[in-house]
Amino acid sequence: MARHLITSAIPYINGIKHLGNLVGSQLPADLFARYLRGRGHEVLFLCATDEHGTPAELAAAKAGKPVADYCAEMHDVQAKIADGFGLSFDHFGRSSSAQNRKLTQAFAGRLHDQGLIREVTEEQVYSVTDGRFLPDRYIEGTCPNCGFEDARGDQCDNCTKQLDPTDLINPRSTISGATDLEVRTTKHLYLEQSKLKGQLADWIDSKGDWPILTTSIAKKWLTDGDGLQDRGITRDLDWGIPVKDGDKDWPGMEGKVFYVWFDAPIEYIACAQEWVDAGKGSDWESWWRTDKGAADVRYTQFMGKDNVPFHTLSFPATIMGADDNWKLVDYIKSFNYLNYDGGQFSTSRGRGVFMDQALEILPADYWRWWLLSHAPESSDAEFTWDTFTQDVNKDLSDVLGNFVSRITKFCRSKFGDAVPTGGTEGPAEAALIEELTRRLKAYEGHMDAIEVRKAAAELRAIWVAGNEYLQATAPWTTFKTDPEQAACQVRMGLNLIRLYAILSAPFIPDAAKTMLAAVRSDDADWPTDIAAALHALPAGHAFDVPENLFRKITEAERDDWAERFAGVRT
RNA sequence: GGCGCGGUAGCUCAGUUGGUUAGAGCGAUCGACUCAUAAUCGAUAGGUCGGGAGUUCAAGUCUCCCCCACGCCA
Repeated sequence: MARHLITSAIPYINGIKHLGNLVGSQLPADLFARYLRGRGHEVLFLCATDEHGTPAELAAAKAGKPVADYCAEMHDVQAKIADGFGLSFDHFGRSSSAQNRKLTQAFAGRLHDQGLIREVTEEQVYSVTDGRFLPDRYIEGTCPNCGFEDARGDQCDNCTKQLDPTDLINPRSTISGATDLEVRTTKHLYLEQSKLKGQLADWIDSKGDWPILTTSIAKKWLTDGDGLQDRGITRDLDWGIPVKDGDKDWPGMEGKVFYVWFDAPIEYIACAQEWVDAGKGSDWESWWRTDKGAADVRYTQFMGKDNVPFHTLSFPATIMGADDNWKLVDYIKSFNYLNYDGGQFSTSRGRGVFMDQALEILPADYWRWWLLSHAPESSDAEFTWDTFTQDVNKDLSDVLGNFVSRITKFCRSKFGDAVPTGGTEGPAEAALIEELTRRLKAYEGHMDAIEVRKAAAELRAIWVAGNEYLQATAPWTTFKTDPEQAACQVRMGLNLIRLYAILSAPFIPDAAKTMLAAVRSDDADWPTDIAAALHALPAGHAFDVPENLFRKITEAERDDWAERFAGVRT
């Protein structure tokens, strides 16, 4: 038994995520966690909401609520939806937790002690009306380059020229529209990542088994331009973790908070503390401190490609810089984007399917199966209603669901609601066992390597093998001349249901539960021997004929949904 | 403009360190079966492996140039 720490990139608090976000981190992380638990390993699977920063403040203001209340509410909303998708977090924490506040401040203090923090005085745009400094993207004005009137402070959307907020003509605040902007001097802390560049580069170079997407992005940031840049880790905001030097005040930093990207990854650690404080566990340090038991933990992170730089460089720089026995990540699984019907999912324009909507129209397993079997691993992938409907109907309803249906119903009609007795196994059964043994090994190999699509394809082939067996042995024909032999074939088929329940659980946990319940089994141990697993249900063991596992999606539904999710969200 | 990931059968994708007739699933066509959610199983599918040049006895698989899509950065 090994110990596995798994984290999914933590979703930002303002709003409900779409399916592209889901398949890029939380869902494959859950797949991996469920698989490892199924195989008997010790797993700590953590996720949280990322709650600090300007967007949360603005979203709260828009909702007319104090930001802390807004975050608390949205955390519950996201937790409920995550639960709806069967995301099996051991704890779903909050980056605004007391644990994270203390830990983030402690990290800053430690990094300061290690000589990796410097103070930088810089000029930023301040909005008198809003009473706050404005991040670049919250300033708009006329582009000095092309005359476009709604150019943002960081870039002109019309001519794509990169801008500095002070370049804009007639700048205004996008928060209030205020034009009484002025440039003020402010002081911030910078994490001197550049000092760790060599150490980070050596570390990345040692990870030859990481996805090329992960390492290529990391190396690019390490070497691009002047190389890895020092990074500001504080902001002039109200909503965030107050800047402190450990538990001491930080002179000159009064009223400032840590930048959200500094405290968010630290929440991975703090979340383990929250897990303990919530009474779910007893020793978070054995997962995170290499001097306290975490040396033998394998830590795997899941994230979309946009998060890779922070997880390959920024957060490791924090860990390495602290030089205090914190656990570094062992494997980073990153994903490309899932596109929606020829374009991108768009949160702002409500284009595509969002997590809450998805659960409103279909059970979680449908989404889990399709998204995972089409995970954007090697390149961007595409969601279309046509392929979604086709694939789900074929794989889940026809291949798996119908298999369960045909064998249980046939057995009931000929033998009754219990596993039948009699008959002897022959070449067909031996061939089935040989094939499943081979495929199980391949399935495990792909799951161990977190090759999500390949694992899904192998699982599907395992389902197909059951239909092939039934087709080849044809118990409905055998029954006419040799009922005993037909009983043996049916017995095999019923045992396959239990096997499929166990192997499929990481992908489609709800259906797996239904299948296991149908054969009235509570033995969900991962099979080590297929032959033995196919004899787990003895003759005489009662079972139930379940409702159809997966109803089919109709063409009318497909067309209706395609139209409903094409445009502006209501 | 620089960089990154891709561009393989109608669709979605596999293709180890270059080496026999380039693979799978879906769709399509034909056939088998009738237990089952008009489900299943089998067979067939002849794609200049984005384009061009090169290295090699041999390239989808290496080198160079170009084109296209997406993304990151300037």
